[in-house]
Amino acid sequence: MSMTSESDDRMTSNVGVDSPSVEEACGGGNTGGGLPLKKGPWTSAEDAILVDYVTKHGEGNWNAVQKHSGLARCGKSCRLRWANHLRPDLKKGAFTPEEERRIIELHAKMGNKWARMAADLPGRTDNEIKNYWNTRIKRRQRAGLPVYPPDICFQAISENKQNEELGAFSSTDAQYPDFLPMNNYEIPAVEFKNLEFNQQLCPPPLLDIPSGSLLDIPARSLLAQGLNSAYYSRSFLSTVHPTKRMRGSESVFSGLNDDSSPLKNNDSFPSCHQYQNDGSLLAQSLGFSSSYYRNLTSDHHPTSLGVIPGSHAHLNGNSSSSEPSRAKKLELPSLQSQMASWGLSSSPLPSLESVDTLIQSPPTDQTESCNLSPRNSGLLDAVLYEAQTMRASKNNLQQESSDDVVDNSCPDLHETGWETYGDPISPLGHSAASVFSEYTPTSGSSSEEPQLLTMPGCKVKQEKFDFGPYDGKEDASNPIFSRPDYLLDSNCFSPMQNYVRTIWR
DNA sequence: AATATCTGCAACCGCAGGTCG
DNA sequence: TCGACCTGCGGTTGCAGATAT
Repeated sequence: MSMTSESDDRMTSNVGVDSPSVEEACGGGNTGGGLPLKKGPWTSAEDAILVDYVTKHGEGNWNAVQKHSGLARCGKSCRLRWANHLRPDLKKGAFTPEEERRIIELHAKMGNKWARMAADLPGRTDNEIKNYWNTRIKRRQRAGLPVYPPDICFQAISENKQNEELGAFSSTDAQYPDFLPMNNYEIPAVEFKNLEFNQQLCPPPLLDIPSGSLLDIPARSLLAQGLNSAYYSRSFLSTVHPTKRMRGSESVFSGLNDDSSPLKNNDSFPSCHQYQNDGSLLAQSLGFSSSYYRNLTSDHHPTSLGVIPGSHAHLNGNSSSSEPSRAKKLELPSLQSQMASWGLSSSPLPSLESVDTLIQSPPTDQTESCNLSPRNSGLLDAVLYEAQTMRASKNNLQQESSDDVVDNSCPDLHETGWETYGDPISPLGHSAASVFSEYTPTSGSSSEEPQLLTMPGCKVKQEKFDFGPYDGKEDASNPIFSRPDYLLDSNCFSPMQNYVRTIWR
């Protein structure tokens, strides 16, 4: 859409003149000496004036532009117009595939730092990138697709693995040192700025959250958190009773776990703990979503379609995504406050599990008796935990931790895991079956058509995993990514990554 | 063909941080 | 130190074109 090519007359007639609010928005009441400031689309004549002025005087001092050139535009508007449309070094046209991929990579690392991303994409503006991303997010959310391609998740994992091994910041950190102070315990505020749980990461039946989402959290930050062995050895590999660790959160999530908290109402969330056992949710933690998963859970738990009391929607107390940004910033979501409070305190960093547990599952008898392992969180931390466990599998650590955990060293995870966790009644069980069976190379899921999988006690509709980046053309039906051991085990990482790259492209 | 809905983009808005007097 | 001003950033909105009904 090129406004400048439109009729100037029409534009002029359509565009309202400035108002006091505009003056305020445009930098402190700069009215241009009484000249009413214009709003709305720019005309080609205005563009010409602006280009001419900037050519002669250079960029900057934008209010002077309005003063000296006679443009009835506030300096802010001039700057925006110049930066986004008139700059000679701007690259026009659609993003190239390379640029698109770069954007995704950058977003995985930075989050919504559009200006930073623009600096890394010559000729592109932050606005352009932002629009692109938002459009892409919407599109993929509608399609129930993950936002981050798996290989980018792997990339982030890989970088953090390197961090872990080298004990130093990755090159990425060096590249963006100011906003990636990612050490073992420090969580950049930006990472959780928009920490809202989204259907991509949490089962929609459990959480009804407005847009703006965990998707905005850079994948890298999620991943980075969990990849520190020291952290895991301290807080995950320990067999702290979940309820005890829960209490650690209670102090912060005050009111959430008190006796009146609906979170304790187990009846509201049947089999919730099983979500945490479910590989599909693990996959979702990495953005590997399954629309089938959602459908299933929706079908099976119609009563939980609303907002969970105590879920982030409530924690936040800021359910409207259109709330003024200031309110968002001043009134941190509880989770964010939690994150901030963790900081470098001497206490072990509460895991995402805590968050997840709070949101997804009330402490139940079953969870108390069985879920001694963070794997049960079902979120990224669980993936990472399992990876750590895999590394330590030679020592059989995981078996010591709990009788209820999946033996990840078992090469037949899709069977063992299924039998162990696949509650034939639980939608999670179904989901897990779907995931694991799809993983099975011999599952015969090559067909484009959804398949019915007969599992012990249940019938599972097999749905294709679509990791297609933008057009959904790729055949990425193999949910191998959901396997934490494959995600993180260094022995299989590279071929896995190659595989993912292959199917993603 | 008319209307409704969706989509993408340009521009606006409010805020924060920096600079300067 | 304080306030005014400037600049930049990220979120949001409004509109025109595209697509669906």
